[in-house]
Amino acid sequence: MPPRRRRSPEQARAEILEAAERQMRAVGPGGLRLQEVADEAGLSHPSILHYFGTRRGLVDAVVERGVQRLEADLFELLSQEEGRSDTEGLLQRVAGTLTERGHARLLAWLVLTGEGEPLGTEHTLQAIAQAVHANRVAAAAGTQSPPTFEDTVFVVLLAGLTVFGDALLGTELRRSAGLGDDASAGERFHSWLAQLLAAHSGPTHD
Amino acid sequence: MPPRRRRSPEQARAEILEAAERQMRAVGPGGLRLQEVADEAGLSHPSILHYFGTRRGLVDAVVERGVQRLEADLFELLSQEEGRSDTEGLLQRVAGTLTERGHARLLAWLVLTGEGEPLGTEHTLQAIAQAVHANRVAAAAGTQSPPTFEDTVFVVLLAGLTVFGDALLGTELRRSAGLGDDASAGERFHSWLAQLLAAHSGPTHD
DNA sequence: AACGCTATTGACATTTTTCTCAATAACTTC
DNA sequence: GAAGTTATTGAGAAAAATGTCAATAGCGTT
Repeated sequence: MPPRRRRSPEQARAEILEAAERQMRAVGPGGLRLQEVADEAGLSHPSILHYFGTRRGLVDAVVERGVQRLEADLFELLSQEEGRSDTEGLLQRVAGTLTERGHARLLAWLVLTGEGEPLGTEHTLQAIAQAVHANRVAAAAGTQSPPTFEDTVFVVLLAGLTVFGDALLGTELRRSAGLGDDASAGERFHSWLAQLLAAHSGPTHD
Repeated sequence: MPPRRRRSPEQARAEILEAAERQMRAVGPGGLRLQEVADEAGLSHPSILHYFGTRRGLVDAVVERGVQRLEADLFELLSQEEGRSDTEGLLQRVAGTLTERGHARLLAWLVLTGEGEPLGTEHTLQAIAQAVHANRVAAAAGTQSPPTFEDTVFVVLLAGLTVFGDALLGTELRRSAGLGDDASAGERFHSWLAQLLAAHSGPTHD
């Protein structure tokens, strides 16, 4: 065993959370093992209990931080988008963060296990929908009848579902569809979807 | 304790599988507990081990049966659809079975846990895409340039992702979007999506 | 360089869950 | 209704995981 390392409490908490989150993305809240987290964080499991009281406490902390990160990442992406209307790029980027930062998996675990009831995600989508709607109405100014708000909500919902589902089992589905694990297939799909949405927003609709 | 019931081996296997599948939909492969399954099936846990050898054996059996059922249900729905082109109804029905029969949750568990590697789902989507493509080409006969096969694959992919994602976290997302847990919102969304797809298939496209 | 504070841990108790096995009791057959 | 077959189970071993605690050892301070 390597010599002890003595960290500041904050540092220790942070390192433990980091390791725990990796672990949790892989095996879920139910599969989390103190010993494994301890090994990965490079300390002993009683230390974890020292900082988080109980296994459950650790799980809760990871979940809370995860949800916060998800929201932060989302808002950052969306605010960078402000104004320009690069749907394709946006989809690509959202899909990217959802996969790479593990948000999709974490969310899926939470939903499946019924963990994270409050989920913080209270009215996140509503806020997003409102922002998008403002854009769409502005874009349609004068030229045609503006879309209804429900239409916008549905667009956002569709994008959300697709991006989430894609992050979760896009690879599997694409393979099952005979597209191999061709990474570019994912991108082409996103382009296609962006065009579909653009076409929907473009021409007048009832 | 109620008096013992002596079933035929087949019957016993079936009842255990049934209980185990319910359990697994709720808590996933990792959360499955022999004792709980035993209680729900109305027998003692050594009986389960007697029939499936090991906990792992039980999980495998449940997964295998689950995947088979999913495919069977899908093929039945699709073959009933044969010919008519009621996209909206089809989406509604697929979404329905995926939710009610628990396929979506099971699939999600499998993907998350990395269980069911082979997944049986080898080329299911490809087969579906081919069927759908035949329909679309036929429908477009003469009137305009037929869609490419990749376009059809993408349509199927989109429908699949949406329906899956919706079954999994539709309720949550809709609530987060401010639609309440209004059940009819789900139906309106499916109508909307069906129209979107119809509009895509309808007008000529590049 | 000794001291004090406290992060850290080894060792152990407890709890939970899977697995074994010999004994029991339904149901069938003769 | 006695005997045989085998599904079923109680009791308990073994393994795995969480939680407790007194002792240890980094690191800043004097």
